[in-house]
Amino acid sequence: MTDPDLPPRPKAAVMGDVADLAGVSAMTVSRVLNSPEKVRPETRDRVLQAVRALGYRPNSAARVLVTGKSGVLGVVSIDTTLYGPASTLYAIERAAREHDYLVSIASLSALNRRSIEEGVERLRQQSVDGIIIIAPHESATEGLRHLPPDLPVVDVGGGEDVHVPATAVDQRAGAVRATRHLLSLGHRTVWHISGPPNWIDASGRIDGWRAVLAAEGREIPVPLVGDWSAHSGYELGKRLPLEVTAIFAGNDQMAMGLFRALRESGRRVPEDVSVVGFDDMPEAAYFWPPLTTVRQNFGEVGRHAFALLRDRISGRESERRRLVEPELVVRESTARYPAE
Amino acid sequence: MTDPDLPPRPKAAVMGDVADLAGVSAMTVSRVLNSPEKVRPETRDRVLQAVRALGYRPNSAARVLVTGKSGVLGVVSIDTTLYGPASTLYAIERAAREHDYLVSIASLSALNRRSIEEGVERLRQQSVDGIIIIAPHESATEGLRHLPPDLPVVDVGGGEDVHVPATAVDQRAGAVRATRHLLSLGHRTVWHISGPPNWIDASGRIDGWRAVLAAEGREIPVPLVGDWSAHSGYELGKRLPLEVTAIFAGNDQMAMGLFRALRESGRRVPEDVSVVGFDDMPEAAYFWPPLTTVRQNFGEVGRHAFALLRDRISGRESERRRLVEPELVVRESTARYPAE
DNA sequence: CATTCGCTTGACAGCGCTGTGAAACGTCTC
DNA sequence: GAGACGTTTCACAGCGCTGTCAAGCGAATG
Repeated sequence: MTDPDLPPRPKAAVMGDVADLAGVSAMTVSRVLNSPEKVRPETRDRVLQAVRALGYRPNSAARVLVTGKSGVLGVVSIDTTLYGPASTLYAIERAAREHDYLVSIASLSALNRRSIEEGVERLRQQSVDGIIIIAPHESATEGLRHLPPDLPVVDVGGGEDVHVPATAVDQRAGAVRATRHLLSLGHRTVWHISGPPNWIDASGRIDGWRAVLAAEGREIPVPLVGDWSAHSGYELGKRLPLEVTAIFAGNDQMAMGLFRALRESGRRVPEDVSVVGFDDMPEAAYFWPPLTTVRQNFGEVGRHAFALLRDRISGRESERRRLVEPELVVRESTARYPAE
Repeated sequence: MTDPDLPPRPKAAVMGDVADLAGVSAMTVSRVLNSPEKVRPETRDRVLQAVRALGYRPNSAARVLVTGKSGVLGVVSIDTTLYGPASTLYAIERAAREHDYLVSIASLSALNRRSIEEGVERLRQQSVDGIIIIAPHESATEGLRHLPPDLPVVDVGGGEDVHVPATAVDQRAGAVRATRHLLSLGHRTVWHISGPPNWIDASGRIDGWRAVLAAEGREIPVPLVGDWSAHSGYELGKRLPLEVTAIFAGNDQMAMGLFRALRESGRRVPEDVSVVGFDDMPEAAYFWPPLTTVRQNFGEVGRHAFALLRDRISGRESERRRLVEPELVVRESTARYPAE
C-alpha cells in the first residue's frame, strides 16, 4: 500500500514517469510488465525498482482500451442469497481469482427474458470478457437465444436445448436416486414436493422421480408445487394425505418445513414417513432427524463454468455441456416401511 | 440486442461512425449521451437515431480513461456463502443497480490483513470508484488501517475504531435483548454459545450478553466457543452442563445444532431449556421448535453501505458510523422457567 | 576490417472517448 | 443595418497504454 503520510501527493505516477526515472522509454516499461523475458535483466531490474519507488499502478482502463481485454468476467444470476447460486458464484469467483480474473455481478430484478438481457447488457457495457449465467429458469433459456453472437457466454443449470456451452448438476439422476432409495426401503410409492413451475431443476427432479415410479409401475401422485421456501414446505405438508409414507422434497428447505408439518400432525419421521431432500446444505445433517438428501456439488459446477468460459474466451473448443453427478447422502430421515 | 443474422459484421461502431451517420461531430454525440439537454432536440433525435441504427455501444474503457470514473464499485467480502454476507452483498448490488453502478467482488482467501489488502488491490487495479468491505473480523480492522488514503472505502460490520465510514447491525443491542428476554422468563442465568474468536459480531454479542448478566448480578458462565456452524453448535451442546436452562446461541445455525444435541440428551426445548438464536435466517421459523431469535436487517445494512460509499465518492460529508437496530423475534424456543 | 545477424530498445501512432476554447449561427437591440 | 449576445456546434488535444516497425548495439562471420 502507498505510504499514508506522504505530502499532498502530486498525482498517481503513470508509465512515462516510471520510464523517466528508470531512464528508458515507456514501451520498455510496458514490456517489463507484460513480457519480462523480452527485456534484458539489468534493464528489467531498473524498471522494477522505479515501479516500486513511485508506487506505480498500471491504469487498467488504458490497457483495456488498446487491448480490448478487460480481465473481468460477468455473472448474471438470480437471487444470490439462495444456497445454490451463492455457492456457485463463490466457486466461480475463486476459480476466477486463481486465473487473475475479476468477477462482476448483475443480479436479476425479475425472472423473465428482458431481465436477463438487461443484466447481460449492463455487464457488456463495462466490457467484460465473457459472461456466466446462473438462472435455472425457462425464461433464461428464452433470453439466451437472443444474445449477441460475439460474446462468450456460459450457462449454468439451464435447460438442455441451450445453444451455448453449459454445465449443471444432473437433476434427473439425483431425483432418480432419491426415489429409488425410497422405493428400495419398501415404500409403495413416493410423493413429491416440487420447486416452482418453470424452474429447470424443478422439472428435472419431477422427471426423474416420475420416471422411476413409472418404470416400477407405481402409482404416480400429483406433485405438490412449492416455491423452494421452508414456508411452502410447511404449508404443503399440512395438506398431505394420511396414507403418504415417503416424500421426496424438491430441496432441503422445503423438507424442513415439511418436517414441522408432519410433526404437528403427529407423524414421526422416519418411523411413519420417510423424507428425502435435495441440495445437502450444510445444515441438513443437523435437521431433526438428520436429513437424507441429494448432494449437489456446486463448487464443481462453478469451476466447470469458469473453465468453459475461459475456453470460449480464448477461442478453444470445449464440451458443449458438462453434467455433474449428484450424490445421495443417506442419513436418518428415511427408514424401511413398514418398520421391521 | 444486436441483430443475430447480420453479415460477418465489420466491427463494432464507434462514436465517430455515429457522428458521421448523423452528420455531426463526435463531440455532439458524446453530449447527446451525457448531457442531452445541451443539444438541440432535432440534432439529438438525429444522433439517437444513428445510435440505434448502428447498434452503437459506448466503450466504457475509453470513457473511464478520460473521466477517471468507472461506475464500478468493489466489494471485498469473506465467504459470500454465509447468510449475512450474502444478504448484505445482495442488497448492495440492488442499491448499486438502481444508481447505475456495477459491483465487482473479491472474496477473501484467508482471514488476515494481507488478504484484505490483496482484495482491495485487485479491485483497485480495475479502477473501481470505491470499495465496501464486508469482513467482520479483527484482521480486517488491521487491514483497514493501511488503506490508500485516496480511495473511498466503507466498512460493514467492523469494529468501532475503524476510521472509515461504517455501518453495522448493533450486535450488542441484539445480545442485550436476547439475554433480557431469557431472564425475564425466569431463568437464573443464560449460557452463551459464541462465534469464533476475533469476529467482531461474536465479541459484540458476548459483550451484550455479559453486560446484562453483570447488571442483573447473575452468574456469568464461560462462553462456549463455536465456529458459526450447526456442527459446532451440536458438539458444544453435547457438553452443556445439566443445570443449564437458557442458552443464547451466537447464530441460528449453531442453535440448530444445539437443538439436536439437547434432543439427543433427552432435554426438551423449550420446556427444559430455552434457546435464542441470532440472524433470523428464513428457515428459523421452521426449526423445531420455531426459533426465537434476533433479526438482523441485512438489507438495510447493504443499502446504508452503498449510500455511505456514494457520499464518499461524491465528496459529500456523511455520518461516520451508522448502526442498524436488531429486533427480537419471539417464537417457540423460549418459555417461562420454571414452567407455570 | 567491413558486413551481417540477433537481440534489445525506442519513436510514433492510435485505441475511443471527453474537455476546452473558439467558431458559427441565429436573435435581439439600438 | 451594425453590433452585442446567447446558444449550439465543432476541431483539437490528450487521457495512459500497447503494437509496429525501425534503429542501435555488440558479437559473430567472411
